[in-house]
Amino acid sequence: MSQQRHGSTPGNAGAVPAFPDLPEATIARLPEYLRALHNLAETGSETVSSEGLAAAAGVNSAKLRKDLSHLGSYGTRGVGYDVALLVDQIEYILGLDQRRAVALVGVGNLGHALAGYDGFASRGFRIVALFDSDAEQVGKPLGELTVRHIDELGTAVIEEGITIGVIATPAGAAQAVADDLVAAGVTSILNFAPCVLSVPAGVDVRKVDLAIELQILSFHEHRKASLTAIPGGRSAQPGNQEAVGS
Amino acid sequence: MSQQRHGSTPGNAGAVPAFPDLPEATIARLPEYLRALHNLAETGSETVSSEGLAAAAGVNSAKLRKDLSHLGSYGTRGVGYDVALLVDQIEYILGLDQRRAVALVGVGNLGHALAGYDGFASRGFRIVALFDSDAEQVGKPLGELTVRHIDELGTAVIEEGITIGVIATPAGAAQAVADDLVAAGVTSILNFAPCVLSVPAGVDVRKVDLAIELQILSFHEHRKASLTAIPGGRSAQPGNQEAVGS
DNA sequence: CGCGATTTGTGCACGCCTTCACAAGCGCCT
DNA sequence: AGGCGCTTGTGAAGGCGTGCACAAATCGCG
Repeated sequence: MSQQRHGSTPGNAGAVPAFPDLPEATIARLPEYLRALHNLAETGSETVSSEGLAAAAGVNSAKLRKDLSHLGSYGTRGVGYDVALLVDQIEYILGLDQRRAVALVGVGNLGHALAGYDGFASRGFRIVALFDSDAEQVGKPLGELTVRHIDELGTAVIEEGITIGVIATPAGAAQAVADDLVAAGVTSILNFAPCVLSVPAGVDVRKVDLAIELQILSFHEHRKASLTAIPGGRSAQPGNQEAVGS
Repeated sequence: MSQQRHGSTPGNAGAVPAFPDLPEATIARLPEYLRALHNLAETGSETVSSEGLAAAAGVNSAKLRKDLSHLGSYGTRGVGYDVALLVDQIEYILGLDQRRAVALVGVGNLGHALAGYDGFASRGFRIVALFDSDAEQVGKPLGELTVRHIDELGTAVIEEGITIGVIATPAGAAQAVADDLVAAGVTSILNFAPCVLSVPAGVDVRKVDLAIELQILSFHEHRKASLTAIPGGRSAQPGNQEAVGS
């Protein structure tokens, strides 16, 4: 630790220090820390302890300290972490100081909501282009953008400097869209379609499946109901399945 | 993620179909397997090998076999798994044979999309009630439902048998909504608001934060860019990356 | 100036999950 | 009927992540 001189030069987005290879689990939590830090900053806090930040982010304080230590953290023993400094640090690590350009493909039900979701804009992203394959949608205005045909994706990616693509199409179209995105040079994809995407190495795909989250909750409901099934209740189920054999 | 309590209660009388306490990681993958199995069933496949199903679900075949073995699996050596049987098994485990009733709170931008998302209906859920605290929204029709005021939540939960609540409100309102849901008897919550929810033990919370997913992708983009920091990239960056000092 | 209170950073142990590799089981073909 | 090939189910090993507990470091105060 403390081997890397961080200029922490504000306003300079180009100084590239050694890139710590953070554990995936840590990376997945950094955005949560960042959000909590923004909240703290708004309330005027100058510093925050690991305990306080951990509570705000909903994690264990030891875990938080270890996470922050991985990115060569800037805490002061006996005091805590400097909120503003930590915000800059995490935003830099996450590459959010560039306000990345995002392309959204599929302006159906979900796509509409995503296009209008201000949570993207407020957290480091700009949706700069909307695409659809449906001729009826093409040309329609949506917010400040106009829906373009997916054939224009290649040129748009270059012109707008797009690095991330969001797929909000039906499952059947998702793979083709992914192929188009990859061909256009996009190397990160956020997939809302309920299907598995096949992409070449070097392209990152993250999947968000709304129904899956509900199904996981459903499992826990089912489990909870089966544990409290003694006082006969509504858990009368059609016995379509027998007890597990074995 | 949320606080998790492990049942593993000892004296589970044999009446209830033994509920295998599956690893969380396995549970999270079951919905994916289920989706892949439905696809296979549509193509007319009677059976599928672990290799084939694993490919369709985007996982390792050994992992899939171990997952299925946990639920006392129904495979036949030398042949594979019976698709229809496995679908029934997983749907039962996930509690999807009950078509769970879901309440959606917050019919703003995202809520609208969720209310119209047919992926819920097609995968075991019924959104049976919409709520909002905005008087302007209350009374408006949305699909086949009418937006109700959040005060009616308590009665609706009982009347409709709601077990899962979905929060699609701004972050500022989410905790209050969560409290209302818990007070109404809901024991599972899917939270789309970017904030940490505090709920009593026994209530499961899963969180979906769309911006976080993008931020994780952004990190990988940043990392990739820093590794291929060849001068003359698409963004004119001073490529002064130095080797790690350690 | 030194001491105590406070908080970070981290070594270590434990448990979960993944992956490999292989024995056991099943159907088919001869 | 018997052997052979295919596939499942699982024991074991390794890796990763988590959480505890404590040493190190810093500030404030007498």
